[in-house]
Amino acid sequence: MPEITLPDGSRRQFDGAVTVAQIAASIGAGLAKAALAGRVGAALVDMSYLVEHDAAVSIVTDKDPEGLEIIRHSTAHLLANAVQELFPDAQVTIGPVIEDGFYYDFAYKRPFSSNDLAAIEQRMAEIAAKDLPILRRVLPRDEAIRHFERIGEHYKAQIIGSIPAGESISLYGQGDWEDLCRGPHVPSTSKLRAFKLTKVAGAYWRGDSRNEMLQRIYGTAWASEKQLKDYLTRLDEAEKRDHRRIGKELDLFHLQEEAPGAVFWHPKGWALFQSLISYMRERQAAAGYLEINTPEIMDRELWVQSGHIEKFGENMFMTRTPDERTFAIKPMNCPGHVQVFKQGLRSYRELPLRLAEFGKVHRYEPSGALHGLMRVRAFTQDDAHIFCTTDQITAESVKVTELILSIYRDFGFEDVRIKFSDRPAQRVGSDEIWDKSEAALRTAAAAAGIETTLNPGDGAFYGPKLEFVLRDAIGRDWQCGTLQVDLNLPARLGATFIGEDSHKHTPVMLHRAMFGSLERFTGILIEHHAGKLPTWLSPVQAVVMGITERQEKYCLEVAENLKNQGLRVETDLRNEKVGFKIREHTIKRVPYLLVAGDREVEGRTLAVRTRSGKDLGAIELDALVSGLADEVASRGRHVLEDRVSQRRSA
RNA sequence: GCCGCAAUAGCUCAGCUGGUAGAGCAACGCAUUCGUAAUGCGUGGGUCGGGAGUUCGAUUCUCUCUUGCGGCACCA
Repeated sequence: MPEITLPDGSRRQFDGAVTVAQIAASIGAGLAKAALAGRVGAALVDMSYLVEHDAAVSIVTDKDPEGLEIIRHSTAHLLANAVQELFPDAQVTIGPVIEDGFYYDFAYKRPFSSNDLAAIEQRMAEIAAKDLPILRRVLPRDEAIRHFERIGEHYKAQIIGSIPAGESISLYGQGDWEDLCRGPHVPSTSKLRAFKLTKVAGAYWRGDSRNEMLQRIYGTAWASEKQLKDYLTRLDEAEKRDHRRIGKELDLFHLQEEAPGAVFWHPKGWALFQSLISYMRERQAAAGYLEINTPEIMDRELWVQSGHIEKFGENMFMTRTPDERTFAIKPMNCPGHVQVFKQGLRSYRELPLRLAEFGKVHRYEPSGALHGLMRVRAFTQDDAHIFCTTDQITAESVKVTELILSIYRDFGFEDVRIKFSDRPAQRVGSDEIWDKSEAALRTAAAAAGIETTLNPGDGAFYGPKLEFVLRDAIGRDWQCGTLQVDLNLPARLGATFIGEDSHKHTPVMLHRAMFGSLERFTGILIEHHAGKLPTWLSPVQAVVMGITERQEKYCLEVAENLKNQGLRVETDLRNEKVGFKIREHTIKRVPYLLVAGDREVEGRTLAVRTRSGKDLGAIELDALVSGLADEVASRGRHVLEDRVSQRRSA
C-alpha cells in the first residue's frame, strides 16, 4: 500500500505496487503523455519502474533539465541502433551525454563519411517514427559478459568486466536492438523528435592515445524542433565571433605556413596587444612587482637542472650552434628568473621579491593542438615569480588572487571559477614537500576567501596550482591565470638567501600569470566582445571624416588634437560618400565616428555616431576631446555615450 | 602525434564525368563634392598550397609533403 508524495506535497494512496507511468496517469492524461521518466526519492528511474513502498515521486518531462538529458541519452542509443542496422559489424562502445548533445563511439573497420552520417540520421528518424517501446531487462554481471561476447560486442564485455563481480547489469532495448546501459531512458522512440548528427571524428578507446582509435559520431538533441533550430542559430552566432575571422576582418594579425603556431601581428592587432601590456605594467608596478627581461636562448644544461628537459624535452625547440653547444629556446621563464635572483647575496630583507617579465616563450606543441591565437607555439606570458619565505606564502597568495580578480573585472569578466590542482603522477620533489606546498596553497585560498573545485593530479610537475577560469559572453570557459606554490625549483637551481639567523635558506617561489598567454587573452577578448572592444582597447578609437573636401583641414586639426591626448585616431578624407565611410568604419568596429560637415566646421563641433548606430548629435570639440580621453583613462567606467545622453535628459 | 575533411585572385567562394579558370567584394583609373550602413563607368590581377606519378593533355585522377579546419590525445 505505497503512499506517494508528489512535488506539491499532496499524497496519493495506491492499493499495490505501482509504476511511475501509472502514477503519471493518475495525475492527468496530459502529464502521462509528456512524461519521460520519474524521480523516486533522489533516483531517476524509467516510466516502467515499480514503486513498492512509500516514496516521494515526481514526473520528469522535457521541461526538466534531467528530461533533456534523458532524451539525449536515448538519442545516443537511437544512433547506435541505426549504425548497427546499417553497419552490422560495427561494435558499440560508449555513448554519453555532453553539453548540448551526445556522442557515441564505434569500433568499425573504416571511418564514417559525411554521406554515412546522412544515411544514419535518416535511419534514426525511421526508427523513431516506429514508436518502439524501450524496454529494460537485468542480467547478472557474468551472464552479461557472456552475452555480449557471444554477440561479438567485445568492448561492451570489457566495460562490464570492470564493474565489480556480483552486481546486476541493466540492458535497454528497442525492437530487436539492445545495449548495456544504466538508464533511465524515454519510454518509447517516438519521444525523440529533434536531433541532428553534427560531426564525425576519431577518438581513442578509453581516452588513451596508446589505444586504438574509434569512430566517434557527435549529435545534438532537443525537446523540440524550435530548440534545435535555436541551438543551430547559436552555433552560427558563435562562429561569427571567432577571433580568427574577426582578426582577418579587422586586420589584426595573420598566421602563415612558414611559421606554424606563431603570430604575425599587424599594426592594429599590435596596438591592442600593447595596450594589454601597458595596462598590466601599470597594475604590476602598483602591486610591487619589478620588471625584468631574461634571455630567450639558454644552455640546455640549465633545463636539465630544472627538470624541464625530462618532462617536456620532446616539446622544446632546441638549437645547435656552430660551436657545437646545444641551446634551448625557453619554454618558460622560471629558470631565468631564478638566475636573476641568484646574482649576489640575497637577504631576507629583500623578500618578498616579485620579478615580472613579459616573456616570449616557445613550445613545440603537438601539431593537432594548434588553434588560432588560443593555442600557439610562440607566445608571450605575463609571467612573474615571487621569491619569499614560507611565512609569506599566504599573504602573497592572497595578494595575487585579489590582483587577478581585480584585473579580470577591468576587462568585464565577473564570472571566475578557480580550480585547485594537486600533485601529478610525474613530478619532482618528495611527498613531504608536496604535502607542505599543497597545504600552503589551500590555506592561502581559504585566506583569500575563494572557493575552489579540485582538479586531481593536474598540478605542475614542481608544485600545486590554482587555475583561474573565466567565463565569456557566450558562456565558454577559458583558463587564464595561474598561481603555483613551488618548493622544488629554487633548491634544484641553487637559489638561497641569508636569513635573520645569518644562515643560508632556500626561498619559496610562487609562479603566477594573470593573462596567461597574451596571444590567447587577446583572442578571448575578441570573442568575448565579438570584435567590439571597449574604447580603451580598440586599435582605432575614433575616425574623423569629412563630407566633402572642404572639411579636410578641420578634420586633420581635430585628429591632431585627439592624438595629442594619446588617442588612437584615424582620418578618412577619401572622396567617398559619408554613408559609405560610416558603413566601412562601423564594420571595422570603430567605437566613435566623428563627422565634420560645413556646419560642424563653422561651430567647431563634430557630429558623433557610435558603432552601434546611435547618433550623439553635435558635440563641441573640446568636450569631445576630454570626454574621449576620460573614457579611455577610466577604462570604460566613464563612457562618452552615457555622459551625452545624461546631459541631454538633464 | 592520431582519425577525418580541406587548400582556386587580397577576401568570400563557383568551377558536372580530365581539354591551361570565373563571380561578388577589395585594389587601381576617371567622373562625381555628396549629411550618417554600399555613387557610376572603366582597368588590371591567378605557376589552382609544394613535389612526384598516370595521361597526348592534370586545377580536376593517384601518391607524398606542408599548412589549415573539426575532433581525440597533449598543455610546464
